[in-house]
Amino acid sequence: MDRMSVSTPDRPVSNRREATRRRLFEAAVTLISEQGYGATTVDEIAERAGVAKGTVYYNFGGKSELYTALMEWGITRLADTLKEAAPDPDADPAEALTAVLRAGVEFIGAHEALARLLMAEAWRTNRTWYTTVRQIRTEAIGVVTARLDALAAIGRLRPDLDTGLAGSALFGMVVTVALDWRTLQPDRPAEEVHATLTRMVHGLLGTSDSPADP
Amino acid sequence: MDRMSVSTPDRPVSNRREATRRRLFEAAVTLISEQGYGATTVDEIAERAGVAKGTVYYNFGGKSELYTALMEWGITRLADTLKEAAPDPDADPAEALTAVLRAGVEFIGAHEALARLLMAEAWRTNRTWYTTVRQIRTEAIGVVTARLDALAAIGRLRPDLDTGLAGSALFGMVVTVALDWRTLQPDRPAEEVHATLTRMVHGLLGTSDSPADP
Amino acid sequence: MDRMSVSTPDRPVSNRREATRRRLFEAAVTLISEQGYGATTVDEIAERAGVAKGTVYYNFGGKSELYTALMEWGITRLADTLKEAAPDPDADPAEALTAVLRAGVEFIGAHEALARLLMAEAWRTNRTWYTTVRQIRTEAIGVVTARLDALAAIGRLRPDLDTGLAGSALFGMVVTVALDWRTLQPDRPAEEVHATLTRMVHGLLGTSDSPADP
Amino acid sequence: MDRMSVSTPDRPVSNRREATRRRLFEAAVTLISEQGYGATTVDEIAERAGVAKGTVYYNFGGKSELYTALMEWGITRLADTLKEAAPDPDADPAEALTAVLRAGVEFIGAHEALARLLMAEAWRTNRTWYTTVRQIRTEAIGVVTARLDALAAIGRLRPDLDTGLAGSALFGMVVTVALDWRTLQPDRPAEEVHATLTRMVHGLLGTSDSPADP
DNA sequence: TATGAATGAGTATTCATTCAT
DNA sequence: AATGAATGAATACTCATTCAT
Repeated sequence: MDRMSVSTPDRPVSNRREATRRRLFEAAVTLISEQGYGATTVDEIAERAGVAKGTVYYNFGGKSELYTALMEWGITRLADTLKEAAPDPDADPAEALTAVLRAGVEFIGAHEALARLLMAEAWRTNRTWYTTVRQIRTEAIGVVTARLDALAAIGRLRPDLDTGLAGSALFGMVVTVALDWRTLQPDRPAEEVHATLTRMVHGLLGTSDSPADP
Repeated sequence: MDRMSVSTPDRPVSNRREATRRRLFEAAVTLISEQGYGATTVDEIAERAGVAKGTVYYNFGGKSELYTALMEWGITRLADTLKEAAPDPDADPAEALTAVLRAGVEFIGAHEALARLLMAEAWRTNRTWYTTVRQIRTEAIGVVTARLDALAAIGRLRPDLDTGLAGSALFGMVVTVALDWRTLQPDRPAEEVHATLTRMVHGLLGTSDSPADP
Repeated sequence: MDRMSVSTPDRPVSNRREATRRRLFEAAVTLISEQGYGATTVDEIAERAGVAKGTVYYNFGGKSELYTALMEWGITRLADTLKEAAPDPDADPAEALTAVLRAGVEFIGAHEALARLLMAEAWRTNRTWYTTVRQIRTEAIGVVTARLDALAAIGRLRPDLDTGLAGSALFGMVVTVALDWRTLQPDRPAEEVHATLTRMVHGLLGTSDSPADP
Repeated sequence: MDRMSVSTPDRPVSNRREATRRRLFEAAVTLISEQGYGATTVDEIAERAGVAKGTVYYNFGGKSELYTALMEWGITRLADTLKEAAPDPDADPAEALTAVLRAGVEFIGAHEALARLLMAEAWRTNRTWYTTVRQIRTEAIGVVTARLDALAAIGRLRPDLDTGLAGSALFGMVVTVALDWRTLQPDRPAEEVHATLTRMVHGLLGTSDSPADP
């Protein structure tokens, strides 16, 4: 009769709730990345999470709130990953840029569904959460652009390059290659993907000595 | 059984019908690229096309078939554009690559809605029309990869570069930069966008003499 | 250019029209008997008849008018069949009854689809053409009842039998057995079906010596 | 995976749900028997049952599934009624047959709408639920045929009678007479209807002295 | 905390009918 | 006499949301 007896009795209640929320996040991110937001129903999410439909509303208030919370949860992870990528401000800017790209590839490998979902939203302009998505993109591209500016400052970049556009270009390059990798050749090691990107980027650097990586 | 023998033989799909289909394509591509497939109603599409709702069903059979047909119609345009970009097989491969990238940028400028729509679909794996989208990407990336292979054949490319991944990277670069341009700085001339891309690409080419474009 | 050249040139036009109408009847009776009126579309009927949809409207004015015309066409055939069954008023009434039953079985064998269609309509009370169907039933049952009355008049029928109800009973018996025959054992000869009915009916005759219920 | 273990185990379909389903059955059987399946809308059914339209879909999945479930629900009632009609295997077979016919007449009197609906479906061969209908008929006719076989076994039936066809004939006789009674003379007592059927059937019994066809 | 039966506004779809050719 | 593209009212169906338990 007492359904509590099913969960561990001495854990505080909030942990149970937190676990439910996490299961819903995981169910939602997978389904939405595959099918899209509109084509994914609350029923499906609840079923995949192993809870009743009402639980979604009890925990998040609604489908779109769940989605927003999901993306904010994703931002946090992405931001953490990128910050860890180049923690040392005194490091060589070229290596810092390489490290950021590596972090991007690894993030997509680890959070593939989240990445697909964000990319699918990235090109629509009329959606409720457009602002949120734009913000994520801007932050991510900003990290790349900052590295390019640092390189430009020390003359290691072609002076005629628009670092804003170039940052956007590198971002698109990383995301596209990484997701194609996950889709078409998921067994290939991440290192090969990262190496290709590094080689392409090094072509951009201070051309004289550039064919860098040994 | 064959009542064709009674009507005018071999009559192609009527002009009226073809015109109706085109109007529906044009209405659908704009609405769906802005709002997404799920958030766009058949009523909206029909109204924008200036036809009755039933006409969508008469001509395509359903919403999803309309969408599939729309994307196939889009392929034709994109493929034609890219193929026309470098028709001369004897041209300098570096210039041919540049021309393809320019064509890509210009296509996205001219068919922005179609491009957004294709990119939004590009990352989902579970949709009915996934195969169609994949096919488009493969064809488009194939044109780029072919140019890279031509460059590699004459030693104008880093020999350690995986041209498959690199083609995917260039594709993502072009699309991302071009759509960011349309979204954030639509008044900027296409030429500046294209110049940035060219500079980045030239970094990749035969490193010794590369800082090419004057 | 002149589509007339397809039909026989020296036949009057009305023959062509008559042929079209007959083809539509045949298409409609088959489809509706299998699927029902509501589940059969004008498109299906036209396609099966090998004409364009507009032709149905040109010839009949609408779906329900086609159906009404179809049933009237059916009545004519049924009435003709039953009238021919016992043309001689001086014949033995028992043989006359047997002949009517045989005619019923043979009619259903020859116009199976029409019979199914009429039976399916027979039990609904709220339909547009209920009156028409009722009229057919009444006429058919009337023929049977008349034979029973003739038998009663010469003392060949149990005097306590309500010939109205008994006519209805024989009608239902013939139709049910005949349609089950067509559905389940279509290769069985009509004669066996008719023999069974005759045997059952003969049990009813010759009142004096039959073991009546107390 | 198994979230049943969380809720009360083995809980049968909730009473509320069961009540809702029954109300929908009762609403549907009346409307469809009068108007036909195609002419009856889900809106009408829901309104008459006093529930929202969505409830039909929540409980049955669709209009046609509701209809199939309705007919299966009907089978149970008819089969139960006929089986209860002659429960004593030692009873006189003639009386057992009479009892079955009486039960049939009474069933139709009590569940007139259901009977009309089943008869209207009985002759179509192409419908989704054709199998279901066929099964009902087979079961019902089987009860009658079993009684005829019992009579044949003790020599109380004409030996030249095909009991399969005869069972079908009796079934059609009962249904036709009973529905004509409800349609045309609903105030007449059921007993008169039953008496007529009994008289007709008794004509079939006691082979020795009945005037067989030459 | 969680559930799942019920809801109803919103949408996709069907199809008899019209009409210009 | 016939055609078939187009129509739009009618209808089946979906699914986010509510709420009593």
